[in-house]
Amino acid sequence: MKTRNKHATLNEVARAAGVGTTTVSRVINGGQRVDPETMARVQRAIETLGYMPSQAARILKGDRTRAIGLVIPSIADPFFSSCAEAAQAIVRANDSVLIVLTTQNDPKEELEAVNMLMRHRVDGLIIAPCNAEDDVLARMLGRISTPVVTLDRPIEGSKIPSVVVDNFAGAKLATEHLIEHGYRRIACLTGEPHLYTIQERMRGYTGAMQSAGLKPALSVDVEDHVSAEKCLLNLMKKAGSPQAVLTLKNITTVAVFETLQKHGVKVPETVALLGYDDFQMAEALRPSISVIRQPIEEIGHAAAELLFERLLNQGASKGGGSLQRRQVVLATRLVLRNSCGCGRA
Amino acid sequence: MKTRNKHATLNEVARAAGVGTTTVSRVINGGQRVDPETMARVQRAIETLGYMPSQAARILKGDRTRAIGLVIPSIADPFFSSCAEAAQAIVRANDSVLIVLTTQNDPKEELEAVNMLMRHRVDGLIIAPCNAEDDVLARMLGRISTPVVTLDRPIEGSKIPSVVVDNFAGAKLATEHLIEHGYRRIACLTGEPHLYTIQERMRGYTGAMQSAGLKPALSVDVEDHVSAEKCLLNLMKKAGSPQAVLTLKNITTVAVFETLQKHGVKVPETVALLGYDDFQMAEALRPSISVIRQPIEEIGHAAAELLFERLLNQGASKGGGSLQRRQVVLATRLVLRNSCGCGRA
DNA sequence: CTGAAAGCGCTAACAT
DNA sequence: ATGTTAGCGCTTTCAG
Repeated sequence: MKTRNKHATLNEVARAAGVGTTTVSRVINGGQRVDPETMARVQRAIETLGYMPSQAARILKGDRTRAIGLVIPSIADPFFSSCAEAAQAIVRANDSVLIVLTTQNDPKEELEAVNMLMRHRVDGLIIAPCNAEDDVLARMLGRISTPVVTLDRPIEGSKIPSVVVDNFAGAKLATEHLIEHGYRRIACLTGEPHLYTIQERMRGYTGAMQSAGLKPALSVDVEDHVSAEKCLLNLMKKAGSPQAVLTLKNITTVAVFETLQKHGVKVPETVALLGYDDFQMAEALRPSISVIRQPIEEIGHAAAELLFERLLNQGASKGGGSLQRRQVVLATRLVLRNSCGCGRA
Repeated sequence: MKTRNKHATLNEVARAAGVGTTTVSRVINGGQRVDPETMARVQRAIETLGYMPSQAARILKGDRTRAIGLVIPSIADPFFSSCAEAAQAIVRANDSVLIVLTTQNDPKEELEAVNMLMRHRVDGLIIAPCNAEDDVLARMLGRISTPVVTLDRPIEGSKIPSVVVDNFAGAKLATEHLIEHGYRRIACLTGEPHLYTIQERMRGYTGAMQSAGLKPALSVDVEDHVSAEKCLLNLMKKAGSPQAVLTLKNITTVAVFETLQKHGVKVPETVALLGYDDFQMAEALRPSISVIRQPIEEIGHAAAELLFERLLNQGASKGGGSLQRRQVVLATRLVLRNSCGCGRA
């Protein structure tokens, strides 16, 4: 048996090297004030025993956990996985690890996730709340001393710093662009209307329509191919069938596009299409799909940066407690391709 | 100041409830052998103080970490993010958390990631090794007592259990299908030829070609639009320009398809296309892209299950030590759409 | 049913 | 330059 069943301890290393524990501790923490020779001996012992300091013991001693919690609806979702990737990079750069927990947009899971993370005493928390009005969550986050930053969605009525995208402006911009194309009957399709981001986008759409004296036409349950087909068929049947469709989330965009294709509806000639959120193939499709693009990586990046900023400041301005309620709002960009009617010059 | 700066401790709860620490410990661990009344009092104290047991202290006492490490090249990659999602579900079901570390396929980062996770004393490790022949990693993993399972890629010459896909068979199947279509000049394009999975696929392609008496034509540096364009232009210029292209990874597939479209090459009439690995838009593109589909979720799922199986068995068959060198190989599926020439009946 | 006390691995005074 | 020692918060015998 070569592999030890139990981990080697600092104490064992000390004995093996014939020194005291302090010396070993010094060595593994940079080796200040240690005789080079002693240091070498200790390092040999460490090597031999395969010693690795126990994070748990350090934590218990009051050190930071060097772990950051990330709570998101799903890792498989490209939006959140990109956020996670960006956040992870920052976390690693700060010599910490990322613990990722997913909620499937279930507030209960979310609460549990936060709980679990608190038990692990993560140094900080990045969370994309399921529900902007979740009082239970807000109260729980208010109680803890761990720095928290929300991602993509704020928690209303709380002073928790957040990094969000200007969903309202994005959808407004999209709608206005469609209007400029001359379309009058512009339908808006989406799913998950209970989400904060979607609501903001719906407001943006509705606002832009009303400002232009047009009548909004919103369908909020288009979540897949089946519902897209049903909704579209329904829409096209009527007299005032839409000249353009604005979709507020990725899956909806794709579902609508595929349905349109399947039924031989010409895009953008018969019906123009503009989607919220860019996706990998938007460029490759024929016609290519015009979209509102969010600065996804930047969201994760900014959230993590903001968190560490707070982590460090917290240590510094101990007494001050100047609640720096930062609210980062990132802008979206209209990416014009063909599906909206552009580029047919 | 309402929020405590320091976390409440079990001791504080005990004092607040007027009981001993043992009793509090019993309460938070299920409350066996505790007077209901005492229990209620303790719980009230816990509530009031917002007490949460410190995982670190528990670990130090010898408990499991309830953390599993996942080391993958990237979270943003749809393949790995789906694996991660599936793994996460299993991990959560086992009352643990997932710590995700990414390597960007850099062996150095990888080593560091494993190191970090060991310091955190994760109960188990799931890793998609950058390099199948990395001796340093193999040795390091051999040294530690923590159960490890590899994902998508094995570590050669080690007895570490792994969950992989039958890449060879998949690529072989794909090539054979193309051959059945009657294509004789079939080119194979890919990137990252140093990766185990890609190598297996290349073997599958080459094998199938040779078995059919055809001459393999492999390009191993097609990684983006630029390289795809260059490669394709080069290929088409020649006399024996390919009738079909097999792409061995997602990005290559997309790049090749877009390039083909851009240059007005008819797919599949002029050049047929078959890709390894399915992707969201493959169905929606015109023509829709035929692909080899991997059971992605299952990989993550199986890896996590395998890991916990070992974790539990390890506890049980302490003395036995029957090294159950399990090697799970998952099958791929050929998804026929239009780009290969199918469906034009 | 309950409490006192030991000790998990480590760091940080405080000696020497 | 190096060793001694007291805990960090928790679980767990072992006695009541």
